[in-house]
Amino acid sequence: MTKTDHYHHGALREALLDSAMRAIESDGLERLSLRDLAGTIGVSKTAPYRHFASKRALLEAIAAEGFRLLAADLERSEEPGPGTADRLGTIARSYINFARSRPALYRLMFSKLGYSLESEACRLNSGRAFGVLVRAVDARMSTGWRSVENQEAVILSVWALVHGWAGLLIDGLLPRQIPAAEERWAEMVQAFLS
Amino acid sequence: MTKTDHYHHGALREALLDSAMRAIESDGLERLSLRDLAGTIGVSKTAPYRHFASKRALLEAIAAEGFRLLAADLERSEEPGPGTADRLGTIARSYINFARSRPALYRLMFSKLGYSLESEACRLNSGRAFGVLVRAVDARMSTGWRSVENQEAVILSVWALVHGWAGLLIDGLLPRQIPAAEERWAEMVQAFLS
DNA sequence: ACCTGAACACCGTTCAAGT
DNA sequence: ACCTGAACACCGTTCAAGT
Repeated sequence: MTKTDHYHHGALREALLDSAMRAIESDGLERLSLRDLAGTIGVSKTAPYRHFASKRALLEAIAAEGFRLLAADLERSEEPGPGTADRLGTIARSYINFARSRPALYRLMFSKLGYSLESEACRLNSGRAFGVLVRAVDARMSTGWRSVENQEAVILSVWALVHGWAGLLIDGLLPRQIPAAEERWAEMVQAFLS
Repeated sequence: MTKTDHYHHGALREALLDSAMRAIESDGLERLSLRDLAGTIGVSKTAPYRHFASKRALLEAIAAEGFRLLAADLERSEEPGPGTADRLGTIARSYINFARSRPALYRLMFSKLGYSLESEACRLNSGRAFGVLVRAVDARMSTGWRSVENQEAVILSVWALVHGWAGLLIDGLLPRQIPAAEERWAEMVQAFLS
């Protein structure tokens, strides 16, 4: 019995996570079927239950991976470099770019099926992402941007702003009255954050 | 054969819309079952198909109704009254309150299953809602708030802001690092919009 | 330790048939 | 004109059994 044996897949857990992530991104979360997934991988319909207690548990693991990726992206745009002058703007663009590059994953991460709140990995990594945002807002406010007593309001509102822009963009909600909004989002966010 | 006859329900279409809306709000969209709905109303599992071509068509009708309600709420807070001084703030609060009072409906309206884009009723009523926002931003900018050449950026960013706040609130995403954020959202939005 | 097959209780949807 | 019942092709999940 070898590692490539069909009976013992060997890395079924990883294969499931990988295939599920791909399937969600290409067909949407609501079309995801555990049985289908198993079939595609070449394993029985019930094999996934040896690695995940339920479909929901699989989705929680995927959400956790999403927050890890987001945190990594944001921390990367925090590093010193040519963009240091407008760090908040850079981070805002990173955030929205993440959502645009993985819209279905982003929706899953922030959909109140409660995926996020359950797992410790989600909490940890969303905390990391939030930390990047807090530092950027702090830095910007220390240069005199907005009134200091509103610090918490500014932090949450900046987050709401990028989260909202992400939603409008990935759900195709930009009104046609404003032409080319989808191409101009970066400058528009920038203008509003100035 | 009377109107209360079970065989001919009489107002099945309305009963379906009504029950579905209630079911979505109390159990979540992903739990909604057409068969269950029919059973609750007291009609056969396939009766809904005499009034809606598919589950999706039912959801589109509900989304349209949601946009009608939202537009009505926003237009009401546009009327002259004691709150005229800060009309943009009033409208922002109305918007977020709508989302908070009907979270599942709000999610459905703005979920990229494409419900919104299909129907003419959705387009019309989301246009009405957007119009209220545009007028409020216009009025505010005419008092010197922000630079005029960024008008479109301001309109879309204000929408993103309220849409984002709505999402953070109804999906329970407010970080615990900032205490009582759920109770203080109105003043925080206000502070950021000043 | 990991996977399968049959079985259970569900789905959305179609269609011929009923009233 | 409106509704039903049987049927089809799916689901997630459980569990005894296999290797």
